Amino acid sequence: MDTTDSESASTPQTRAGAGTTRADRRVQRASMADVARLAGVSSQTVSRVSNGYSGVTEETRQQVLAAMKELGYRPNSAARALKRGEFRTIGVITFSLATTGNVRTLEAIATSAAHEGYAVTLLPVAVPTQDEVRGAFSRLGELAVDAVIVIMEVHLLDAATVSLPPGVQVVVADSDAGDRYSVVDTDQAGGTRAAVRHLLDLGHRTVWHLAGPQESFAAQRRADAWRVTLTDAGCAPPPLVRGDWSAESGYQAGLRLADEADCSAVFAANDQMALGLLRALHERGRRVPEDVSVIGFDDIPEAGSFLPPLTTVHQDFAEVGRRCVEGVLRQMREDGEEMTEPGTTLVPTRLVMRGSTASPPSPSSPSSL
Amino acid sequence: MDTTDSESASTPQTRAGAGTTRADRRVQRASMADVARLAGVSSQTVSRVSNGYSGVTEETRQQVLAAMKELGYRPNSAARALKRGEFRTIGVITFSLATTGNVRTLEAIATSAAHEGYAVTLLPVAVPTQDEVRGAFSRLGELAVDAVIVIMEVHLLDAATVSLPPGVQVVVADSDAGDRYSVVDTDQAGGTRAAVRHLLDLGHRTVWHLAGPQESFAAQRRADAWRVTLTDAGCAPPPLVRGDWSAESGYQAGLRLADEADCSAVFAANDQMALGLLRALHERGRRVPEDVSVIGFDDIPEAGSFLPPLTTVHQDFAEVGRRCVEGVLRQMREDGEEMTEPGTTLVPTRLVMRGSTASPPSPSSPSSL
DNA sequence: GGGTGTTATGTTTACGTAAACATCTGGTGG
DNA sequence: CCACCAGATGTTTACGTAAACATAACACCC
Repeated sequence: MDTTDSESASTPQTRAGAGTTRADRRVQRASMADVARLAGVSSQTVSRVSNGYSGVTEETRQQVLAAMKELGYRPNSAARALKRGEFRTIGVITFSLATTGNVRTLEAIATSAAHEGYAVTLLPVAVPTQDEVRGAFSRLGELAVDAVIVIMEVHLLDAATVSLPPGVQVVVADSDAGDRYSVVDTDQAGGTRAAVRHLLDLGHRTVWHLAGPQESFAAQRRADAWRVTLTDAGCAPPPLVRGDWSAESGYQAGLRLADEADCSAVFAANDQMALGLLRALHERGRRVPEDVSVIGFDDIPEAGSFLPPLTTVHQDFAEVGRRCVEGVLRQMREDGEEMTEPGTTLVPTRLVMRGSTASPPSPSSPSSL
Repeated sequence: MDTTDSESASTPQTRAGAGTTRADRRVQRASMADVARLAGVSSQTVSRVSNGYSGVTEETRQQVLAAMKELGYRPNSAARALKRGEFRTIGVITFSLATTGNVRTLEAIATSAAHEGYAVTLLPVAVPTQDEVRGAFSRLGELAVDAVIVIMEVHLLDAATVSLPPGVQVVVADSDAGDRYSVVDTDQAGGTRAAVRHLLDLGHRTVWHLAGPQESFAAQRRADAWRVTLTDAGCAPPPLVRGDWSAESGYQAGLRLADEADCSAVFAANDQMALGLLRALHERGRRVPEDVSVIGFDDIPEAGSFLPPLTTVHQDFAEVGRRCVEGVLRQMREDGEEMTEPGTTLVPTRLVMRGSTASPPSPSSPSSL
C-alpha cells in the first residue's frame, strides 16, 4: 500500500561521500536531507510535513511520512531551537526536593509544561548559599531555557546579583514576591485563618503555633496570619515555638508544648512537624484530640494515617504548578510589550477535617455535646 | 584598567544593517560575532576563549573576556549542541514523583548530573498506560537529550514498542532489568533478608509480609526475598497481604492483620504502608512493639517520628541516583565500542533499628530479658 | 488566449558555534 | 640569510532546520 519504493540506495548518512574526518559517532541520525532524498522531494517539503504546515499534497505528504518512518527520522531539536530562537523548555530552580510542596509543585509544573509542549529542565541547588544560587543561575544563562520558575525563597535571589539572561521570563512559586517577579503562591493567610478559626470555634481559648524556620517566607506568613487571626478574635497569642519543618523538630517542640498546662490547641506550620508533635504529646501522655487539638498544613498523603488522622490545611500544589507554567508562558507571549506587572496569584486552600481536633477538655467549655 | 575601549559603536545586534524582517524578539542576545567585533578579533578566537582552548595570548584573552562581560555574552547552547552533536542533557522518565524513592533518586540524579556538567530534563508520565509511555518516549526522541534514565517498571517499557532514538543510552533505576538495559537498583533482597532475620532473631516464629502492588518489581522482589528467607530459616510463610504502597492501603491491610492471633511480626514493603499498619494495630488495641513488631522499608525522613519510631530498611537513594548518572555517562563514552553488557548494579541497604520491633509476647519465647 | 491568481514545490540563506584548514608572525639553526 | 617550525590568529565551512524568496503548474475570467 505504501507509495514509497523503499529499500533504495540512500542509507541515512548525511553527505557520505565527502571524506570529512567525522567524529566517530556511529549512530548518525537521519536528517531532513536524508528523508528528502528518499522521498524524492526537497528538504523544505519535509520541513513542511514535519511541522504540519499546509500546502503539501496529501500524496506527497504520505510519501514523506513513509520516508520518515523508514529512516526513523526525528527532528533535531538543537537545530530547531537554533533556528527558531526558542527551546520550548522551562527551567525549574529549587533548593531541594526534600519537601512535599516543592516536589508536588515540580510535578505539576512538569505535567503542565508537557501539556503545552514544553520540557522541564531541573536546576537543583543543593546548598542554599548565595554562591550556589549564583552558580545555578549562571548555568541557566547558557542553558537551553526560555523561562525559569523559581521554587524558593526569593530573598536569596535578590541577594544574588546574577542577572538572568535577557529574554528569560521568571515566575516565583511559594515565596515572597519582590516586585521584580510574578509570584504564584498558596493562600497562606487564608489557610492559616481557617485553621486557627476552626480551633477557636471549637472553644479553645487560644491557639499555639509551631512555626517553620525563620528564613522561610511561607513560615513567616503563616505565623503572621496566625497572630493576626488571634488578635482579631481578641485572643492573646502565646509565645511562638519554632521548628525547621522536620518531624524531629516538631517532636522537640512538642516535648516543650506538652508541659504547657494551658496549651489545648496547636497549629503546626506543616504536617511533618505535626507528626513529631503528635509523637511528643503521646509520649507525655497528652491525648489528641481529647486533651490537645492539633492541626497541620499541607495535607500530605500520609496525614490521614497519622495517630490520630490529622486535621490539616490542604494545599493545591498542582494548581500552583499549573499557574506557574501558565504565568511564564503568558509572559513569554507578551514578551516586551507592556509587561503585565509582577502581581501575585494566590491559590486557595481547604481545611480538611480529620481526627486530631476537638473541643477543649471540660474546664474551659462544656459547650458542644 | 581595562584594555577595551568600550562604549564603542557596536551594540549587541547581529547584522544590524541587513534589512531582514527580523522576528520581533527584542531581546537579542550577543553572539560570538558581536563579541569578536567589540574585542577586535575573529569569532574563532572568541570561541577559543569561550572553550578555554590554548593558543590564545593572555592579552587577547583578556580583551575577549572584557568584551564578553560588557555584552553579557552567553554561549548559545542550541548552536553549541547542533555543532557538537550532543546536548549535555540527561532525560529522566518516570511515572510519578509521588513516591519518596523516585523523588530522592531524581534529586540525586540531578545533583550528580549537574556535577558532571549535565542538565536534567524531566519527562513525567502521569498515567502508567502503555500509550503514555510511548508518548513520553517519542517526545524524548526529539528532545534535547543524550541519554535517558528510566525510573519505573521496565516491563512497561518492553511493552512499548517505541525505539529510542539511536545513540541515546539508557539506564533503568529501581526496576527489573530486561537484558537490554543497564540497571541500578537497591539491594532489595539483602534489605529484606536483614529485616526478616532481625525479626526471627528477636524470637518471632514467623514474619508476615505486607507487600506492595503486584505490578511493582521492587515489591515482587521484596516478597520473593521474604519468602526465601523464611523458608531458609525453616519457617512457613504466612499468606501474603497486599497493599498499593499508600498509607491507607497499609491501614486496610492492618485491620485484617490485627485479627490474626498468631501475627506477632510484620514486614511492610515500605514505610508509608507501615504507617497505616501502625494506625490499624493501634486502633485494634494491639501494641507495637509489645504485641506486634513492625518493620518498614525505605527509611523516609518521618519514619523516626512514627508512633512508635519505625525500625526500617534504609535505602540509599542518593547512591542509586549517582550510579545511574555514572552509568549513562560511561555508556556514552564507550558508545559503540564493545558495549559493556547491561549488568545490574546493586546498592546496599542498612537496617535502622528504632522502636517498632521487639521480642514477641511471652507465650512464644521468654528468651531475651 | 494572455493576464492573474492560487497552490505545490524547490532554492537560498541565516541561525550561532566550532572543527578544519589557511595564513601570518617571529624565532632558530644550518 | 633563508628554510623551517611553532604558535597565534583569521577564514571557510558544516551542523539541521525553517523563513523568505523563487518558480512552476494549473485554473479562471474577461
